[in-house]
Amino acid sequence: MPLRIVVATGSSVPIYRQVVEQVRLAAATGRAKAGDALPSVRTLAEELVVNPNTIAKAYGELVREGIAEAQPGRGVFIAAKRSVYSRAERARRVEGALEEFIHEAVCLGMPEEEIRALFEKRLSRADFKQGEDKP
Amino acid sequence: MPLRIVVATGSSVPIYRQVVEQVRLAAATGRAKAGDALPSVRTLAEELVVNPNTIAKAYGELVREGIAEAQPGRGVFIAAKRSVYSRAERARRVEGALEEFIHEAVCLGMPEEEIRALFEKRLSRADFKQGEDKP
DNA sequence: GGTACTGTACTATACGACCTAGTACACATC
DNA sequence: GATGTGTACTAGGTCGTATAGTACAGTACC
Repeated sequence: MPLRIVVATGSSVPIYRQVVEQVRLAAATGRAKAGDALPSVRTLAEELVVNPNTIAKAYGELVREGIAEAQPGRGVFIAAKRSVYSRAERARRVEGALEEFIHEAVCLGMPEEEIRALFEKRLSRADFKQGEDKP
Repeated sequence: MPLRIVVATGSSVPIYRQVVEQVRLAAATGRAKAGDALPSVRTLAEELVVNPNTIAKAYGELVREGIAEAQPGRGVFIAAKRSVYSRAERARRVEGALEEFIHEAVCLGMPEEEIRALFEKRLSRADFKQGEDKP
């Protein structure tokens, strides 16, 4: 099974972005291992009832980010050396989302302890290692 | 001084959204108190060198969210009874941003302890009560 | 070589969100 | 009445997203 990808066409987030995020998550959690092949541009496009260009755009972004590697004529594969961001680089990329979260919570008048509780609750549900198909 | 609002025209986030966020934050931190008048649509538009419709859209959203109240012919004012969301309602609105943050962190392979450290560090910098003009 | 697949590049078109421009109306204040 | 207020409407521009179609180079297999 070459990695199941699904998208919500009605969502406000672009289709190509959804594809990028899913592959990124699969690669990060280990559900997709280095060397695994992604569905071909045309195959996935047909499966999702979406234009091949949209998938090509998503794959292009994955290659640009270092998550995947394209081998022209063969296909696109999960990159070998898992984009090793430094601690600082990783923190920099995550900080935007963190800022957004804290800002939203503070704006709504959520007390500090409640923010912490919500955070801890969600963190305990996160899977950091191997991903399973049926959570 | 009727609440200073600034926007970055070059930003990717829409102008009207920036206005909404700034008023929302000012109201939440107490920098703008209940009954305080917002700049008039035309005044703020001229000040920011922006179309009045853009400001009207932002104010409309603030009224819809309950942060402000419009008095036709008089102006727009910070709402009296600070949109008192229930705990559940508040949590529901914040969860999206939290989800995004955790997802981003996990995707980049950030270990649990580092996520927690980053979160605690940022939380300690958040001001939950009175806001000052020069932080 | 021939066929079938792969990724990639390009143009053209359509749609929606955002923003601008201009006008108009109802209301409040003086 | 004059002025300032919020609101509503139409029209147009820009930009990102997605579609449609075509074309080309590389790889794999018979």
